[in-house]
Amino acid sequence: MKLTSKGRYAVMALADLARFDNVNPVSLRDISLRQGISLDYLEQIFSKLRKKEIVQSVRGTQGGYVLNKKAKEIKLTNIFDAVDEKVKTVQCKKESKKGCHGKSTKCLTHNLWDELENHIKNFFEKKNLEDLVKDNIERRI
Amino acid sequence: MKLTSKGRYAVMALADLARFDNVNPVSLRDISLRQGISLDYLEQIFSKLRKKEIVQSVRGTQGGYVLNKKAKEIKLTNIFDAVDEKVKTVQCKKESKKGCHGKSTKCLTHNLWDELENHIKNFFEKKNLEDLVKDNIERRI
DNA sequence: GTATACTTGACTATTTTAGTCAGGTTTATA
DNA sequence: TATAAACCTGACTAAAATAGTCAAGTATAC
Ligand code: FES
Ligand code: FES
Repeated sequence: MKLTSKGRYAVMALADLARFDNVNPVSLRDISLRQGISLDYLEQIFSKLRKKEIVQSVRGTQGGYVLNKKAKEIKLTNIFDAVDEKVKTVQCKKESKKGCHGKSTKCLTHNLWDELENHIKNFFEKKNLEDLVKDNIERRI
Repeated sequence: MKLTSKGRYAVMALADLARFDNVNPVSLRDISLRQGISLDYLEQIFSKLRKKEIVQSVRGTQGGYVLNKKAKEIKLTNIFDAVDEKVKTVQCKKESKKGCHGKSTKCLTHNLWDELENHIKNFFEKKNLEDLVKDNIERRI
């Protein structure tokens, strides 16, 4: 089980944005340089973040992106949802009554994976962007 | 972030083994049929489980596998370790002082991912095979 | 001696990931 | 108004990981 770059970069970029967000928008170019993430890839990611109203864009020279909500109101859950970073532990469709390989009952481990999924999602639900910025200020990174 | 089949099947197969484990060894063929997992794939998995002394093999006719410890003593952590199902959230090498892309400091999100990793590993550390069997007996699956 | 079942290693199709690339459009500012 | 900075979009692709398959054994109960 591992975190993909898409989710990791989305959070990393937003952490950067939240830190430098004051009056002026932050350009993807700056984020790209500071965080070492490909500009083209960032554009894909921010396109999704904008569609889900996590950031706002400002076009033209001196343009860039601004947070659309307060950092405290942006949970990791929201970020991951926006970029389609899924947490998938069960193999079956959860809503369906069928089990793993189309079997008629849920498999021996179904409940276990479901618990695991909740456990992980719980973490994402509790953390928000502000936590992240604070943590970095405290440690002076 | 998702669980791979290797880890999922390993736990599934061991749950099956733990349930039917009494005096006689359980053959992979039986597990394969009951759980709908390819026999060849199970063999790969059990080879690793055996090397890590989670199961014991009995060769020949009426052979199969037996748990090498009590179900209660087999934690999910042990199972995942055995089959190399890794939990990888950070991108950098944790021990190294370098950050994500070989940078000299850890990135803005490093601590966050590290917390997440601990959160997940904590779950695996708390669950053992006996929990799983009990859960299934209670629900009569 | 033969069928059952473990043992091992190599091989491969498919899918996912992590981007790149090309071609736009918008707008501040000189 | 020209120009460059920066957003915007969709298509494409190399590389890696995954989820197996396949082949050729060896051991042992009966
Ligand atoms: S994971 Fe849901 S039935 Fe197996
Ligand atoms: S995840 Fe460790 S430095 Fe970025």
